[in-house]
Amino acid sequence: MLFQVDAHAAEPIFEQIVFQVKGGVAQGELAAGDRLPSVRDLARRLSVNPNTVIKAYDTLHREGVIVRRQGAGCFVSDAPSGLADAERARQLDQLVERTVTEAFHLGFGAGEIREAVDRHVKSVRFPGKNPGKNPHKNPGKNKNANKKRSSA
Amino acid sequence: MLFQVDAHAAEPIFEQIVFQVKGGVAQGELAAGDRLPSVRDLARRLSVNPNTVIKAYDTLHREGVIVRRQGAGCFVSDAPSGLADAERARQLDQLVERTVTEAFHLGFGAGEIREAVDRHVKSVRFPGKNPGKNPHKNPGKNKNANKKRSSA
DNA sequence: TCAACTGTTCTGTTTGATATAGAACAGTTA
DNA sequence: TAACTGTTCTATATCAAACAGAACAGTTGA
Repeated sequence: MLFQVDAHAAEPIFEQIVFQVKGGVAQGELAAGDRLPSVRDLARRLSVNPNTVIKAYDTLHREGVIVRRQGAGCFVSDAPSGLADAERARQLDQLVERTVTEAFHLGFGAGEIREAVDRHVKSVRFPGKNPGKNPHKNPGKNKNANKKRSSA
Repeated sequence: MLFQVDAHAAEPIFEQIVFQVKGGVAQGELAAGDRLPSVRDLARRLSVNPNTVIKAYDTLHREGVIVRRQGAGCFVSDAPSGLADAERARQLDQLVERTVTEAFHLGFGAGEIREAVDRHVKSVRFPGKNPGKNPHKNPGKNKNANKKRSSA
């Protein structure tokens, strides 16, 4: 998986990393058990301080997206959210309210908003759905994802 | 309209104000031409520095949500976004990608995401749609919104 | 006209988050 | 055991957010 960050963007670097990992998992580019680049490796590749990568991985770990094994590396988790249902519902509501409100002020109508959501929902690899029809993840490409030290 | 902010929230105070105004407009609680509270009044009510309110109003003005008339006040604008179509599309895409990805990691499926979007889309007062069926905005409540100095 | 409101624009200061640099310690793997 | 992993410190620089206070300028209505 290819990482890239923009040091001049409004979004903090560590959050850019967090979202790229989340996006990779959602798109099926990263699967449960896959190993992330090591802290030092990713920091070198992005020309960024290792502490910044650590902060990103901390966030991903806190949200249950990855698990960390000292000495071994960080791996994509397969466990679900872990939050209480009420909290999950609250967060979804807040996310969607935000997006719909902003879309409204961008001048989009109900139909256009629903279309955009549909488009993105279809690109996501939900668990137990559409096995093997995702454009990413060349079959066999990840055969040694847990063996080698690092991958793209 | 009722404003409230949380000084301890992760979101900056000025952004909370911005979103509440945007939400008010989207929900039909604020209509084009309505006057916002004055900078000093809102600052006093929220126990917040006037400069913070100014920053919020600056943002709303920059995004075309309000217009400002020195000595008179700030008013809800009726002009559309003003951004180029390509930029509007780009921003919508980014918003929706973000929300769908986060919803995925919260453990929600395609159906639940679409439902949440539907629910919020229906609560929004799109221009030229559903005249007068919105639960907010008691008819006649705003009869002097442009005459009095300040309102809730 | 004038008082009382409005927005606008300064100059500061404090605080916290972001990101950097560098070092050291601890577990894993081949 | 060597070379990698994650982990945990300290310290520093920079910037955004929010605060405090003052002053200037336009609008409104009595």
